Amino acid sequence: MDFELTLDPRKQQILKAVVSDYTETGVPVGSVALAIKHLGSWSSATIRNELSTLVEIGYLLQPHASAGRIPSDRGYRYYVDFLMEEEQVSAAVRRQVDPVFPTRPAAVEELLEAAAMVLALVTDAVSIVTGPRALGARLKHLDVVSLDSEHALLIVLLEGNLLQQHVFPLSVQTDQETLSRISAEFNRTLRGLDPDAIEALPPLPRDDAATATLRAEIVAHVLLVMRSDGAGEDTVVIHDGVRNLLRQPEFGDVMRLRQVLDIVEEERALGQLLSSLALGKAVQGVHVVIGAETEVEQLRGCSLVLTTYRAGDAARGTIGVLGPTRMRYSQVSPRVRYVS
Amino acid sequence: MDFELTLDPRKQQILKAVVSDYTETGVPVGSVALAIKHLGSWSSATIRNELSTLVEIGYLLQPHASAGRIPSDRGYRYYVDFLMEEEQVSAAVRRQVDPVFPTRPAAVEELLEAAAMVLALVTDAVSIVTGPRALGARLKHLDVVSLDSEHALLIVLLEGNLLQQHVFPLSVQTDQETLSRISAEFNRTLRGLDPDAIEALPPLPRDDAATATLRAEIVAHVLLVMRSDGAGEDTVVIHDGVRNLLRQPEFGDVMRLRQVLDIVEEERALGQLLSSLALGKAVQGVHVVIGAETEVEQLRGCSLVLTTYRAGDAARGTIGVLGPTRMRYSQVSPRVRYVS
DNA sequence: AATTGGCACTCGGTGCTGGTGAGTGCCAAT
DNA sequence: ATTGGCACTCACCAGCACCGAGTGCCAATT
Repeated sequence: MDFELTLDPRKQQILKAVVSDYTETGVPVGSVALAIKHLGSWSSATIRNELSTLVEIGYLLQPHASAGRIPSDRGYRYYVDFLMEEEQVSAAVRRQVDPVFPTRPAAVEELLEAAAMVLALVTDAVSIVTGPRALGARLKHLDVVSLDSEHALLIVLLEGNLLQQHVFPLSVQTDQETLSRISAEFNRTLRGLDPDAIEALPPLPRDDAATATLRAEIVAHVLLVMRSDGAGEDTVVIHDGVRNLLRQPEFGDVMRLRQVLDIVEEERALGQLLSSLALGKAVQGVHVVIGAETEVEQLRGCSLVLTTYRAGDAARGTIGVLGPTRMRYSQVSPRVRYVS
Repeated sequence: MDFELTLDPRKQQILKAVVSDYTETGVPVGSVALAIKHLGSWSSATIRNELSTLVEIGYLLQPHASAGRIPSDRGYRYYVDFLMEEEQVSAAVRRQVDPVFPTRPAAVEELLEAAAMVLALVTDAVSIVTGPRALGARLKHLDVVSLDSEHALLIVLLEGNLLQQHVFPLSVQTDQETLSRISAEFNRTLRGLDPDAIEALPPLPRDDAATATLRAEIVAHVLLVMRSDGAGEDTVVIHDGVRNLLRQPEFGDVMRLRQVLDIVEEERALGQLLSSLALGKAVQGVHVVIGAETEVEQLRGCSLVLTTYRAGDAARGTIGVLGPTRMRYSQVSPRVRYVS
């Protein structure tokens, strides 16, 4: 295990060839195949020598003593960092993706669902989309509807057309008239403010006691909605395309698949995992997490290709795919970026 | 193939024993096992005779010439219709289910998601929940928010706290003030009306032309929202618990699983399937659809246990589970009912 | 006439064996 | 430093015998 970070050009070429061959076929790749298909300029014996040093320094693995080589996590890492050439997103793919997103966005929820669907379609992996976290987003509109004498429904529309609903108890009996009046007023005074600004506003002095309480309660819940959204707890996590995994031979074994599904369907864990991975890194660009780098035991052998998307000014969420480590990174990455 | 509908008591008892043994073990059940475990009063030879007549008349199947018997679709049908004794929902299960549903319902969406989650948990199968179809539900509240000079967001709250959002184009330039005024007015005049009643209302005469157009457009979209919801097209379909299927030996073969997942993840098809199945039958009660009865080729070997739930007065949706035909119907049915 | 014990037969599952071929490691020649 | 050659390794596969659970049938019993 030698930790030199730079490989000589021939090793690079060989590594690249191994990765691309293996991702295509899923079968450990041998020296002769390499010599014929990719690297005519050297003989299989030369390549064999290089391969064995690549194994020694940890970029390749040998499933068993007399088999071909497959890339190790480190090999993949080197590949995506230095060797990969991203493919163009083909016109055919664009034609699949574009019509899903109408020019005028409708409900954010549906949009995310559609995004998950189409992303799964074009990447042949499991797509994962987390709801936008509207940390510090500004208020666009609010509305309070009386449900019964003790509860009301608070409807909050944030920047980026993020619609939130929240049922809360009223300590003061009141009627719809009053609630409508108050919310109309709030709509005038609070529009375009972010939570901090709302909190900083001085209370209006001229109210009677009951109305003042109401106001305070409503504002409190507005703030709650605007902020809790970013807490990561109840962020929506949508996934789609599990069936795609079934096409991959590495999930021919049902146990492997179960481990992965346990993660994917455990929304809470998944959400936390994603945010920790996505936020830990640079904000911009597509981010590839390979195999054990997820630090989740069950995801060994899987990789994530993630990026963030923006909805409006402050709202952003994570979108990406989960697939076998043997993934067409050169194709998946740009497609993820395109959809986002 | 003899179509007598009534079996003599001993055949009933044997069929019942076969079903319950097979659902437990997943292995074709043989005459000796039956004699020992369930039916001490007859010898294995007697049971063998009965078994072979049960095969003849189509209630049982024999995977191969010298194997045990498994129930056929017809056998399962007879079992759930006449033989099954539903088990009590155990206290342990209640303790899992109850806390998921707060006494005061919050957002319907979240509620459904929670229901799907817990149903998958307690039935060990894939749960499927379709959004409520609020056909003819009454209007509770509406709100129109200006997005830009040409589009507005319509927020509609229906009976049962069903919140709908809908972006639509405005043909007349206007401002938030006007929209708010109009929606406030609509809230007074339209509250509690169902779509037919709204349509029947005479237009208010005293408007200027621009406002009249606005009003008409808004009402049109309100009606659209209130009705499109029932169209079945874009009904939400939530599913959870795919991983449960992986525990079942019948899905050890990945191909089988793929066929099923193709159905489950194809939300549109699934929604239509469910509604056609659920609505075709009596409105009340739990409804079991066995194997080929679904008339969907890919679902051979699977069964559905479905029922409808109510949210508010007019809104109802479908909730149920999809599992292998070899399912614990006696346990699943009451649990589905309980959750609903 | 229904039930039962006995017995030969069937057939999927398991484990062993030997053959095959892709692929390696190493060495001597270039 | 590269290459051709060659012996060796090892997963994969087909063939085979064996085992045992389970059946079908028949003759004996109730």
